[in-house]
This record gives sequence, C-alpha cells and structure tokens, in this order.
Amino acid sequence: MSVVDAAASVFCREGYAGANIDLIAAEAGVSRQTVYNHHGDKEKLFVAVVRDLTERCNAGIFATIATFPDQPADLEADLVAFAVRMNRNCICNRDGRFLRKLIQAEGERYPELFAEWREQGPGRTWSALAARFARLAFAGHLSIGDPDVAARQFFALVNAELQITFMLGGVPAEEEVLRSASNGVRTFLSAFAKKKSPAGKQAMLVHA
Amino acid sequence: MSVVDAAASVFCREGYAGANIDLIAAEAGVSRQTVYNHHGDKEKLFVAVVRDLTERCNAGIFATIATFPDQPADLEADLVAFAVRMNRNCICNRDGRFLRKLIQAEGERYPELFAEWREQGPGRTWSALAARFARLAFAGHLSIGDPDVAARQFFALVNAELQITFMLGGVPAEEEVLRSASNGVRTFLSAFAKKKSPAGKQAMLVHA
DNA sequence: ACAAATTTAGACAGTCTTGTCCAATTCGTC
DNA sequence: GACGAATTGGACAAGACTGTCTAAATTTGT
Repeated sequence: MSVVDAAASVFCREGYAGANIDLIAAEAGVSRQTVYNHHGDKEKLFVAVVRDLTERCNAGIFATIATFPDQPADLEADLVAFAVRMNRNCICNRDGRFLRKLIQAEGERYPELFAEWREQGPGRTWSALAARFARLAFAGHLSIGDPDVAARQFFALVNAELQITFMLGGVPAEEEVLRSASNGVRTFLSAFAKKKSPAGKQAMLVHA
Repeated sequence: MSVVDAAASVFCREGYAGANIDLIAAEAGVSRQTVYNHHGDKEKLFVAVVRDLTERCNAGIFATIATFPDQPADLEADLVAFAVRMNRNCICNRDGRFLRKLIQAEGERYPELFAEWREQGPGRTWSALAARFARLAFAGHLSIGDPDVAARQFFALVNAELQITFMLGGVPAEEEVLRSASNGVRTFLSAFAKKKSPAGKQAMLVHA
C-alpha cells in the first residue's frame, strides 16, 4: 500500500490529531523517514491525501454518470441499476467513505482545501447529473421543473435509507442498497413520471 | 457555560484526540482540576457529552414531532412549516450539529455508546414520525405504501439541498432551509398526494 | 461569622509525538 | 560489479498533553 493510501486509512480511523506518523509508516510498510522524505510534514501529507481522494472519487463519479440511462428500455429498472452502481462504485467504496469522513471531520479546519474539493467535486458532478436528467425530460421520459433540484432529490431519495449507516461510517449490505434505491426510484418516478397527457408523443419518443 | 457544553464545543471543533482539557476548562471558565473532579478523565467526559447531546436532541425532536400537522388546513404549507421547524430546532441548532459531528467522527471508536444513541434516537424518532405519516394517510390526506419508508424519504427530500452545507459543518441560511423544504415537500406530495378517486371521502375527512 | 465543602493555581512525573540528523544498508541502473 | 540514489533504523531535542498532588483561596450552608 502506498504512503498516501495508508495515510488516508489512518487519518480516517484516528482523526487528524490522533493519526501518528509512525502508524502511517508501519501501515504503508516503509520507515518513518521515508514518509518525511516524500511528503515533508503531517499537514502536507494530509493535503496530499485529500487531493488524491478527491481526484479518484471525481473520476469514479464521472465514469458512473457516463453510464446514466439516456435511452432507457425500462426506466425504473435502469434508474435503480444506475443508483446501485453509483452507490457501490463511488459512495460506499473505500475512497468515497474516506473522503466523506475527512470532509466531515476536518472540513472546517482547512477551508481553502475543501472549497477546492467543493468546486472540483459537487460543483461539477451535480451539473453533469442534472444535465442527464434534463436530457431524459427533454426526450419525454420525465416531467421535471428544475433539473438541478431533481438531480439532488434523486440522490437524496435513493440514499434515504442508508443515512444512519453512512453516519456511523459503516458499509450497507448489497440488499440494503438495492432496497433503498428501489424505494427511492419508485417515489422519484411517482413524482416526476411523464404525465400521460400526450401519450402518443411519449410512446413515439421512447422508441425514437 | 457548563463544563459539558464547553467540552462538546471543543470535541467538535478539534476532534477527540485534538481536544485538550486545558482548553475545555478555559472555555468553561473553570480550572482544569475541576474538570477532573467532575468527570474523572477525558473519556468519561466525552461519554457524558454524547449522552447529554443525545438526550437534548431527542427531547427537541419529539417536541417537534408533536407539532406535526395532523389536521392540515393547507397540507403543503403545513408540511413545509413542519420541515423548517425540524431543521431549525433539531438539525441546524447547536446540539444537532454537534451530535451529528461527534457521531460521524468518533462513532466507530465507541460502538456501544453509539449503539445506545441509535436505539434512543433514530430507533424511536423514526417510528414516531412514521406514525404521524400513517395517520395522515389513514385520514385520507396521503396515499402511502410503507409509512417508515415515506418518513425517511420525506426527511431526505426536505434536506436534499442542504447536504453539502451539513457535510462541511456549516449552518444553512434561513432561505436555503425554506427553499429546500419547499422543493422537497412539493416532490413528496407529487409522489404521495391522495389520488383523487374517492374525492368525497377525502374532502369529508379533511373537515372531520 | 464560622466551618465544611468546593475550587483554584501551580508544580510535577510520565508518556507520546513531531520533525531532524546521521551512519549504515539496500536498491536501481549502467 | 560499481556507483549514485533512495531507504532504513535509531537516536535525539523540543514540545504538548494527561492525570495527580498539594496547599491556598474561595464559596456555601447554617
């Protein structure tokens, strides 16, 4: 395991103040001196950890958004599958859990660092996701007022039942993720499903 | 400020490991020795802080749930007002923010303590809230499948736009809270509003 | 006003951590 | 195999923190 990875693990488990460099070095399988050679001091190492996690998480999120169902065969099933993918690959995986915890625990102590995360991360991923929902709406699959609001509500709904597990740093079981996503998507579609008014146009666009 | 209140503040700001007793004593306006006389050691003090916050937060949440609109004059407006009350009095206030942060940061280190919180807190408040939604549905105001799911989704929706602010430990502005609640309730009612099939019964029950 | 209880300031030992220095060893590359 | 670069282990000083102790000061109840 690389030094940065080991540091991420220890910073998350022990907090910034509680993390000690000896433990990080041991977990990385290198000597303490090597840690200092590579990263200067504890604070620089921490910054490197957050930047690394941010980058990897963003890459994962964008890759997953690329799998958003633009031409859904079965809209409900496709959205559930998308939500589960997002959870598994971005939210519940190692990087996602670590980054979330570091933001929550140390965000206030490093305003500029986490402002950077906010721009690079949520600032970009939310609009990308909103754009996909806007496209679904434009194609006649959904009836959406504000795509940004819809994207945030989609996310909130499919994670609604996992909040407490996330709070305690746990990893929800596969079936919990699926259940939360299924319930969330059902409610989401109840609220945003295309009204059946111009049924012909809807059916046409579905198969366009 | 009491010792426990000062300790809550410092534990939240600095993390458990980073919190030092001198600072807590200074913030509480007492000597360090008094802190030790009252609470034994750092770990006992931390446990006292979490129990205190849990108790106060639960009291606030139950008090707010008691204001749930059972006989709504204007269902949408009443639910928005309820959500705003819940946010202001339980989620965004000092105790709520502190307890959330301590759970996120130290939950894994004290499994039994936070298991206790989970039983006393979410375990009871969620069913209380679900019961109120079940009552609304029974009275014909909503069309709900599973009240527990609906309660969690309601909560998720009205907080959907505040997640990032919460993550960074900030306090959303009053207008943000209102906007998130309004958007959330609108979507919630789009999904769960009573279908207009037995309109007579619905109207009758509304004024019963 | 007096006695008991509590609080206070300060000193203290013991432990831990950070970050540096250095000599010896290992590694990568030619 | 040889040479330069990187890594290692260990020692080290400086500082911080916890938890204890004690004697003096202050508050409290009566």
